[in-house]
Amino acid sequence: MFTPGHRHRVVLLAIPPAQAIDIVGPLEVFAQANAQITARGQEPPYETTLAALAAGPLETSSGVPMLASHGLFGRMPKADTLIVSGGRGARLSVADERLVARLRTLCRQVPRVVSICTGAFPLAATGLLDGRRVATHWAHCADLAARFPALEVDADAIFVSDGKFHSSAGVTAGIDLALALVEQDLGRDLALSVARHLVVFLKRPGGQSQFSTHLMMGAEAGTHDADRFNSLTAWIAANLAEDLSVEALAHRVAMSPRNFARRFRAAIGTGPGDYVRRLRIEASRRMLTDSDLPVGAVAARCGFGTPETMRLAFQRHLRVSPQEFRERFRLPSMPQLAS
DNA sequence: GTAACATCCCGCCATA
DNA sequence: AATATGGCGGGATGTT
Repeated sequence: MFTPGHRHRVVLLAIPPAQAIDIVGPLEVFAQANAQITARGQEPPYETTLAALAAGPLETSSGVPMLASHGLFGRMPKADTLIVSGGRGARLSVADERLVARLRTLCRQVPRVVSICTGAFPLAATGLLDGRRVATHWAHCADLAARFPALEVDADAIFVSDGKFHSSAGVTAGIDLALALVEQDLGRDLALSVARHLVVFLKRPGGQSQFSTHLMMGAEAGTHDADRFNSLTAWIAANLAEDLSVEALAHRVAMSPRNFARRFRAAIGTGPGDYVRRLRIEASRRMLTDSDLPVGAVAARCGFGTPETMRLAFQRHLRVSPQEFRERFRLPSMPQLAS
């Protein structure tokens, strides 16, 4: 349990090969929370450690290896909260007896255990989740339920708490989850403040941000327009195949196109056209790796007029073709789910 | 790769 | 007087 005044030790547990973004995101959230508290003249509440449970690469979303981990089979730092991140490594690790046993021991020692996305897989393998409600990435819900029938997999939930175990669907990286924890520990105001600062951080790297476009929007909650745009951006994300031109969107929220574009940029941080494009790329990226739909179908579903348009968008923003992207990120030796 | 075409989006200014 | 809105022009960017 989080107790004010005491340093709360958070251990972020990666299982390579893992996406570095799932790790950097949460780390930055806790760091920001510390910074905010420190600015008030108090002691920083979190002490964050990154640990890897196995040897292997941590890579960026675009597949570029960032750093190799040597693994931590030996001593593990004491933790108050253990976060198990998801990714390919997490899904593949269920077959690794030694790793699972190690994780089981760790979980028994830690009062709060959290899984991000497919981090639920190795946790489930420990058997500690038997009989508990669990959430995971939507594309892997059925797989999780099939592999571990003793679990009660909640396919709709974004965040599920059962006892000391918490799991998140984590469609958008671990940042959301880290923010949720900070909110739990330190209150909504601080979490929002962290989120707002994070937006600044997220924008700084420039270029194609790998972070959830959705989150950038959510982080702005609290400003006037955010309320107005909240439902709109949610609708956009759910209806990518619709007409999402500035004109159409402006009409939806009963504004003139000019004013809509201006207010949108002020509230969200990027223009509506750019926002929609990013969301489409993000959605198709996920669909390419998580489904078997032909490229043309993915393009159509994500709102690209033609497959060629999607190809160009990928080339411009990700430097690879959709085909290439799929081939590189398709999960090896994991059964694909029919969808 | 190029060309024609469409859309976006920002500065500027009148208007409310 | 100060601020928010809406229309217009056109260069930049994206689409076909």
